[in-house]
Amino acid sequence: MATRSATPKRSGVNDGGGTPSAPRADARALRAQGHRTHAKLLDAGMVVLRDRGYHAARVDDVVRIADVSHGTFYLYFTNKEDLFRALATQCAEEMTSRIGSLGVVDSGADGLAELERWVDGFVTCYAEYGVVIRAWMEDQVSSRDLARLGTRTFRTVSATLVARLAEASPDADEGEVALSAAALVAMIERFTYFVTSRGLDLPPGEVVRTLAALIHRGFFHGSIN
Amino acid sequence: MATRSATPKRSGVNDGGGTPSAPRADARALRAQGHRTHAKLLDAGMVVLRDRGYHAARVDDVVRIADVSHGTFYLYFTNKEDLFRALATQCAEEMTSRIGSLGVVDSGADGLAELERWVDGFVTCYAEYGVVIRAWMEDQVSSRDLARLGTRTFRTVSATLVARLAEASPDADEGEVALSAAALVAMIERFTYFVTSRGLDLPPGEVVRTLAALIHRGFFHGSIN
Amino acid sequence: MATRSATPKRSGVNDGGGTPSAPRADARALRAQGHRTHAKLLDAGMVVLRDRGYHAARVDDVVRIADVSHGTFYLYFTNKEDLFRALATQCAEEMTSRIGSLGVVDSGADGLAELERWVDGFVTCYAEYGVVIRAWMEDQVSSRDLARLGTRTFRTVSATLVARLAEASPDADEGEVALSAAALVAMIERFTYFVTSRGLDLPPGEVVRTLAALIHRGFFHGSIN
Amino acid sequence: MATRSATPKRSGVNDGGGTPSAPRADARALRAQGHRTHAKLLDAGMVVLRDRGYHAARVDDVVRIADVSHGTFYLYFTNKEDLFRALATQCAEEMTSRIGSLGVVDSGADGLAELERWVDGFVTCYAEYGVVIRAWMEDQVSSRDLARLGTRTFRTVSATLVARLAEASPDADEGEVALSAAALVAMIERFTYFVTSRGLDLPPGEVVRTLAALIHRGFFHGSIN
DNA sequence: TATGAATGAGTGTTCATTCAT
DNA sequence: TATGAATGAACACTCATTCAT
Repeated sequence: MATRSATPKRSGVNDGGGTPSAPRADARALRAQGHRTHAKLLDAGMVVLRDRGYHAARVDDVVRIADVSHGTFYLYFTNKEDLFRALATQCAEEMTSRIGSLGVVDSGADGLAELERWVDGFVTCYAEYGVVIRAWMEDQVSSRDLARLGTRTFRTVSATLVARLAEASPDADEGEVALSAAALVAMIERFTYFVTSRGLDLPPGEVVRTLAALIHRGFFHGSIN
Repeated sequence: MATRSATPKRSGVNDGGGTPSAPRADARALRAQGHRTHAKLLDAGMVVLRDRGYHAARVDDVVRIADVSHGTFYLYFTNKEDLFRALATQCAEEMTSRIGSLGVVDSGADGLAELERWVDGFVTCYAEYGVVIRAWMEDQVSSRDLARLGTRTFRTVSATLVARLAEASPDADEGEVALSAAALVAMIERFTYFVTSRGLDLPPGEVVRTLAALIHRGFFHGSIN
Repeated sequence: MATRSATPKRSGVNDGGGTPSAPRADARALRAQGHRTHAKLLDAGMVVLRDRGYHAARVDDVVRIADVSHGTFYLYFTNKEDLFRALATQCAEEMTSRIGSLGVVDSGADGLAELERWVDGFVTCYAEYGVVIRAWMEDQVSSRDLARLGTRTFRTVSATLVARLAEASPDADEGEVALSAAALVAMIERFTYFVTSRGLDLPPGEVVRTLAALIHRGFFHGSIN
Repeated sequence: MATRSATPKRSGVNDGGGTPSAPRADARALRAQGHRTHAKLLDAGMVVLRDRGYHAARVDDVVRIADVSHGTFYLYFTNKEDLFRALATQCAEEMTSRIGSLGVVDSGADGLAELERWVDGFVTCYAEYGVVIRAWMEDQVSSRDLARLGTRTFRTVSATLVARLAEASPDADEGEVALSAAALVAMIERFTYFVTSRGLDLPPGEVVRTLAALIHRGFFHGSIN
């Protein structure tokens, strides 16, 4: 797959802590070569994460796949976790841009279509960043700030739903709507996970349609067949 | 919490590796003292699993909490995994007995009540065995047979739903019902997880009522307000 | 096989060292029951030694086969090694009695016959105590006195050969004869080992005849066919 | 002793167990430093093997003697056994090259001289690789392929003898010759062992002369004095 | 900018031996 | 006389991280 976001922005979240810890891997002016290596490591990290999962991911694997030495890895990332942070940041950006907004969802065909667009965005993100998303949902991340990044991202996604759910069920109070949104996100994520990563094979298009229909009917009073 | 099922049934799955020398942790006739230690280890295992998660669980922690020596651990379990298998078996039994059946769910108050009973069973199991259930759902288990135990358990639970969903939506074809059931299970599990193990404070009774209502309305044409 | 020498004589070799070390497992007046247990342990020890070899022999295996508890083992033997010492003592006795003497070996049929008798004695001992003999020959024994017992036993066996070899080659000096005897013992032991414990299938009677003929011809100027 | 064969050829036999993650000790391009360490480990392995024997050899000892860390060991060998495999391979090569061939052995002085050359080769190998050879002869090796390597090596050595023994005793049938060869190898190995590793001290040159004379007379109708 | 080499704390598991009952 | 239970030192192996070149 393509190499995206090869800019080493050094996740920015944690750097505020006391001593300016590591002198290396810091925001450095990278030349073409450096950019290439950085990108290779990010991509390799993605591959390893996908293949081995968050906990079983080894720096060894990453550098082998990226075809660089161990030393080089620590030239670009202070930590194993730092690599994951970078990946997570990519993921958060993509999710926000793809499913950070949701148009009005009425009970008719238009509402269903809008829902399908949104669900499709989610499923697409999942295909790429499934492991990261899961690490968030399953609270596997070890560091505080990585967890916070996840929480924030999901709150953003939830918020788009809350607004629409409130419109669809004007009688429901705020708490009820929030819980519905949570349940909805939960359902979408797990369902996509089952279909994507486990045996439940179902053509990708079908996944989106099925999920959207389910949500439309169950949460938006949808009445399409 | 109480000590349950202190009988060391030693799941019988013989590892089959190398010379079978002396099977330490094999089915032994235990006396009172032995039962106590076995139970202490199971309980400690549960605690460690809860605190550290499946992957980060260390035998070290287990024996420290159970207040026994390292050697003692391997007197009762052949493996770290063997302990988890025992825990998982307990979980599977409890789930099957508690939510292995679901009465007819009509669209009225009776249906909602039955649903609440069922959801309550799930939430109760989750309070006790959440980590195990999550390990299954998140496919964290490393061994074949542990994974199979999970699959089987969840199929049992799903099956109870499929039957009722089919009754509630006679027009839906088999595949649609299966997918709905999957989505339903996914939603219940994740929702309970969020509420139980993450910040989403909600009184336990409320969780059950909320979930049941959501399901009743969304999946069983429920019409209670 | 039968239980031999069930009398717990506590190998006698090491007891002379300083403090009367272990208060248990000492020469005790055993009743019938005790004798039985002691014998069971000896037999089990033999079995384990045969099956697992000297180094891989585990107390665990011994007590399991003898069907007694760990504690009981240490009631009869101070050590794992102590059990081996007892076994080795048995072996030394049997070897001394069976092949502690060798008649005149002339170059004719009578010489060959006498040689066959002697070799048969060795092979018989080997069938029973092979592991012990090998442990001696291969210097696997960890303790000083166990090694000494082996050395002494083999010196006894060697001595019977030296006398006869000297008669057969009157011209050879003392050193030459000693070396020949050593080479002879070496050959017999290894050859028997190969045939007995490794793939070299050969009917037991044939082993004896072959070895005797080889020795007769090579070391005693034998001229039978 | 000198450092030989520092090239890490990593015997190629893939263990095949579990996920192949990152094969640490795999064929890596070594630089001078790496070669040095690899050689240090091989040498240390030899020392430990000699001092402690095959079973009692500890990785701990090896790294202490080689003066490297534990981790470093596993950078060069996948296993404790892998180190032994490397040593055994060295041994097999040396034996094959030194005693893989034996010229015609007549009953005169020339035959004796050729025999002495051959025996000297064996004794030399033994001085260096005694422990490995013994591990083979005594069947102490745990792994299948290590054992096979030993069998093959000894078959090669045996074969050189079989050919000559057949010439020397044209009347003997095939089976007899094979058994004689086996007995011969057995004798040579054990004799050398006794002399080399146990108390029987005898000047090295004398060992060779004695053994060769013994064999010449006993197996090749030798008639020198 | 990159690399091969080295490290060492940490982790699961084994096993001879002791002890209270 | 016997037992079930417990112990803890010992050992093989892993892996994130550092460093000299």
